[in-house]
Amino acid sequence: MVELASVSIFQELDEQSLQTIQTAAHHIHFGRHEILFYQYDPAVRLYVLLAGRVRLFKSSSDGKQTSTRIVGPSDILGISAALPNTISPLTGQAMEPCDTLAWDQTTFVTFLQLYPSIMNNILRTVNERFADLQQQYLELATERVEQRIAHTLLRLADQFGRFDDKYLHISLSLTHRDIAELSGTTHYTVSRTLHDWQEKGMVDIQHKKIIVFDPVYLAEIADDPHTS
Amino acid sequence: MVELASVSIFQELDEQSLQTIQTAAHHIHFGRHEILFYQYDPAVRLYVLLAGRVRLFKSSSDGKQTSTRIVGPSDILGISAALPNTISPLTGQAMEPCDTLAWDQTTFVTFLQLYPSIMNNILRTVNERFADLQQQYLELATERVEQRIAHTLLRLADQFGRFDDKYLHISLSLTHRDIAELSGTTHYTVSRTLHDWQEKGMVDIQHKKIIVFDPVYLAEIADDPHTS
DNA sequence: TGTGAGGGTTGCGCTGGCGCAACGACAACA
DNA sequence: TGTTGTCGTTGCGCCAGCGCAACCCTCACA
Repeated sequence: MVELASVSIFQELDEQSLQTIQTAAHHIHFGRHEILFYQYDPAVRLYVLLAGRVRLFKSSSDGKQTSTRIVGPSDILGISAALPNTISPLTGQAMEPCDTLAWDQTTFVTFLQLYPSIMNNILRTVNERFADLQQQYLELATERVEQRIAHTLLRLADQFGRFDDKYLHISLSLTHRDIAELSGTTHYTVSRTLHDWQEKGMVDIQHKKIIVFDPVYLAEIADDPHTS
Repeated sequence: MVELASVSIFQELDEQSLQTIQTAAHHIHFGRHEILFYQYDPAVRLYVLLAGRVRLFKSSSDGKQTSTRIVGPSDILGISAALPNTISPLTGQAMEPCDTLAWDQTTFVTFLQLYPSIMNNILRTVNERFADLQQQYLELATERVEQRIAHTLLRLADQFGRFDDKYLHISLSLTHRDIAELSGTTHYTVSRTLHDWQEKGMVDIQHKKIIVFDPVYLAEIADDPHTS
């Protein structure tokens, strides 16, 4: 389980203050596929994810979806709620059972006034995610599909990867559709691409797990503008 | 010329404080095509644009560019500089001669501590731009080129448009390449698309000006997933 | 006044990747 | 145990849009 002290936005707070903040939080559990907050709904709660994964996505009026980020333990969610009267631009959905700490907006805003360093850290977090999205936007606009899928896997590896028996393991229960939405393509293309890579012995896709045998080659694909 | 009081991040400050902030600023002028800050350089200055337009763009290692936003008078620029030790994720380039007020990071950070409301407003601004980019990302991932170009024009109209002689005028000196980079396509396709629209009497593209005769039809194209 | 660079146009051919359709496998549910 | 929904796979056809090439025009600058 995650300690509040390890959460980025609460850095620099003493034990006492962390205690105060913690006791003001609601513990909320979400089952698989449950929604934490809906795109277009007022952002009224800010969450810290203690356990599980949450998929952030946006859908268009005709039902198409894009996902920009998957959030893991000790990350924060629903940041828009730090500002009064904002609409959540994304939907957050539990990919697995999730435990969260949640604060109502009014509660959280008082903490912001009490501990100004939190505000600083939130801005830093938003700024990082903004920069990440700018990078993804650039990739979507300029790279071929195969490169984008490679970049998606590398990003996931960076966030959720571990080295076990000298190979890079990404323990995430992702459907091809999930990967497609993270890469800006279709699940057909993801299927074909992963199949190719598997034949080349570069990755192995198992249920609930991706094993990358050759991260270096993957990075080469990600940066190679030509057809491989 | 722009008054500091009309700049979004300085709302809620009294005359006295605005005065203090204003006197601490450097006046900096940029000629056409000059660079205010470079992608990958440390973000050390925060700007308020007094006059002119600035194009924000990101380029990839192989020289391709995407532009995510054009900034006009009374907007702020180089927001990352509000946080110490950040790298600018974008390049800012003057599209026309620009007048700015600029603060060094250290100076600005003291103002942030002195007037906490500024921090709040900055977070709000970043959050808005973040949400805008999420929208653009969705469009890039799911819409056809013609729709995206229509959305680009509508966004520009929203930001820089005026109604003159009952038509919507966008007074911006944009090349087709600029529009292409804002829409995630090539200047060839922009040329062909605008030509089509011009034939249908929907828009008129003049030097340094775009006139939209039929914004409603443009909005229809933007939302119509099928070929027109 | 000349010139050179950047911007705009358009015919053309090509192809990356979309998306249908059809199928098989698995898992969750009653 | 059967059934239903979700997931993954793959052959196939198609076309939106890319990008080259060649052309023109305009404007900035010397």
